[in-house]
Amino acid sequence: MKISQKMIAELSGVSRGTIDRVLHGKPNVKPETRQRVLAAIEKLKYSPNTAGRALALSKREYSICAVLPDNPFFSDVMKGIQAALAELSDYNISFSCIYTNGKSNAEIIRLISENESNAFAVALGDSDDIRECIKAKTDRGIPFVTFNTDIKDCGRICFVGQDLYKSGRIAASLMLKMLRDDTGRILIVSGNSKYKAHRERVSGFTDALKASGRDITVSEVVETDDDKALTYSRVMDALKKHPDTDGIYVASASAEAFYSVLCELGKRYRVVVNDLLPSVREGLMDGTFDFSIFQNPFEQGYRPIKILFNYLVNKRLPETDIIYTDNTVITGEML
Amino acid sequence: MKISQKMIAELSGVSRGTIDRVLHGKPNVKPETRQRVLAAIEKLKYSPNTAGRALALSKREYSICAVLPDNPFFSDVMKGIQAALAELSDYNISFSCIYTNGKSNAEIIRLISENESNAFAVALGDSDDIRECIKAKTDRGIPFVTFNTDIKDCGRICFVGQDLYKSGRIAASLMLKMLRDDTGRILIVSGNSKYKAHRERVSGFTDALKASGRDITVSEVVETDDDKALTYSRVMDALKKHPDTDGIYVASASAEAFYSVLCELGKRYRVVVNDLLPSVREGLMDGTFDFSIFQNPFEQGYRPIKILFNYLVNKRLPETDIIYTDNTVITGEML
DNA sequence: TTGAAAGCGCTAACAG
DNA sequence: CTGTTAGCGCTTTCAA
Repeated sequence: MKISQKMIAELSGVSRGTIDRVLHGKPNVKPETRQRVLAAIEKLKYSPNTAGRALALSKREYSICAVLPDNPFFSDVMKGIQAALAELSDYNISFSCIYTNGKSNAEIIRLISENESNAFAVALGDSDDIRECIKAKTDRGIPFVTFNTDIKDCGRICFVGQDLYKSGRIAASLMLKMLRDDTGRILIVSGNSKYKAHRERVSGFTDALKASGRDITVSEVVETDDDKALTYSRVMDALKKHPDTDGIYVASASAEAFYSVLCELGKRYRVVVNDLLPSVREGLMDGTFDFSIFQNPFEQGYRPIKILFNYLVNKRLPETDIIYTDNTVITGEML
Repeated sequence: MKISQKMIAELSGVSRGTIDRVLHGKPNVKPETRQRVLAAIEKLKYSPNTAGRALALSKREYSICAVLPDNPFFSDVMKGIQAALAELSDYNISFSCIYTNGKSNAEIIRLISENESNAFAVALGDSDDIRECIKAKTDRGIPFVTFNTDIKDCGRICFVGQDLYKSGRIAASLMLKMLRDDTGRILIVSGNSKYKAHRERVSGFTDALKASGRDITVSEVVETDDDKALTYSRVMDALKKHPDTDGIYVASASAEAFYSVLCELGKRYRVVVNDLLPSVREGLMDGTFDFSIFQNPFEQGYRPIKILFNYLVNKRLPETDIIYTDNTVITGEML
């Protein structure tokens, strides 16, 4: 038999109103009766009925705002957000969204500042003006969750995203398994080393290569600025300059442009890329790419909403302030 | 504003009782009013409030029974079952469990037959006596979900488990990526080819090898009966008989015993195994094993409970009658 | 064939 | 400081 508040009320000889006060740490209850109630809760192993609670709270109004780019990767993130909101449909939550594409930081900051939402989930670069903007809100008790990219010292309750260094290490381990000989030359294609994200992947990768103790070295780190034309020209050049290249690690999200380069060249390399955008999928299936490391964009949307909800409604913080999403390995056979 | 039954009642000019009758296809409602109500539902885009429903149904009693072995793999499955039950804690569901270890089919059949539960999730071998036992219940409208291993023609509402053939293909693709030369000799370690599960993995593997068009062949399929001593002796023999072995695919769950063989030999092979039991974890981390293909036991427990619940409470069948759990690739770097 | 009303567990507003 | 009560959306029983 499930234990209800009514039962603890009876056992401890008080009314259900008082039980509620004790359960939620509300004021106006004599320490002595509080103890008595807590004892009863303990004894009967009470746990709340979420349906009853949801129903009673269904007239409260909450609002959550998500700040993120609008692109194919984040559209999967958005699916996670929508799924979380759908699960919470019994609650009166209004959702708004700020798309950052083509907006200056100043503009984004204005939009966030003006937005009156009770909670925010944001995927933004870590810069001082953004940090200040967020701090202004978190200082007033408005919860923020950063996702995909973390922002330091802004008062966020947690970060949800990929362990980038680890994803680089995994990429290296895959490469090492594919290079059977004890030697090998590798090209790394990165976005831009001024982004911490790309640097972390690259250093995870190179660290793991070194740790293997084998004669497998990186001949060059090509930076593409995640731009199609630049990817094309610079990768072409690098492959000509290093005809002994065995494997290529694409640490950035620019696998799209990279795919067409490899198709054109026709030559086969051992290739590890990231994510699962359409051309990556294609490349995995036709064998141009060997592995992709998937960072689960769905979870990156789903979790922050659930965390913010729990904070708003149950005043509960997540267990850790950094939540890493799975690094999954994808091969063509899996698609 | 969320739409409630009260609102459709007002719009269509009937009472909320009638709305409920229409929503659940209950009898005793004039076709004409039914139409009117349906129109209102459509127009206002009503969707039910699950909390309200859960509360109203919380006095109903349901019972679910799980039939499965008690071993390390299935203890992860059990975690999924418990997680699903925890999510449904607002409902009055009692759960019972039949462990199959060391029980004869006859005994298992007796226990299932005697069990009065409203719904069953079962992981059992596909045999005629079991099939008949299940049919006797499904014929009376009691829902069954098979998980991990399917049972044909027993009237189950669906199966939740791994796509074994696909897992074999994935294993082959990993092996092919590791064997850089165009040639290679492979040993397959299977449990017992009389089990469809093992056969399917092996044929997925060999089919994918052949499809590659490369000179990579299987020198022998060793059967271990998933027995420690047999695994040891037969694998040892096979490796001596085929000193040119490059890679080993362990299609069965007997990676535990297999691990100690490889440790003792000291020689390194390219190795693909299954699941993530303790010694597999160890083997992946120390480099004895390259990849493991993980079949997500948690989901294999979680999903069946959710499906049975949905059937019992919402009369809803799953979208498909076969639900494959993820085939995930694990490397040592990921642990 | 339909309406009215009670009650599921919980919260919140009000009364004492 | 504590008790009482209404009401959240839904199902179900009883009445009409």
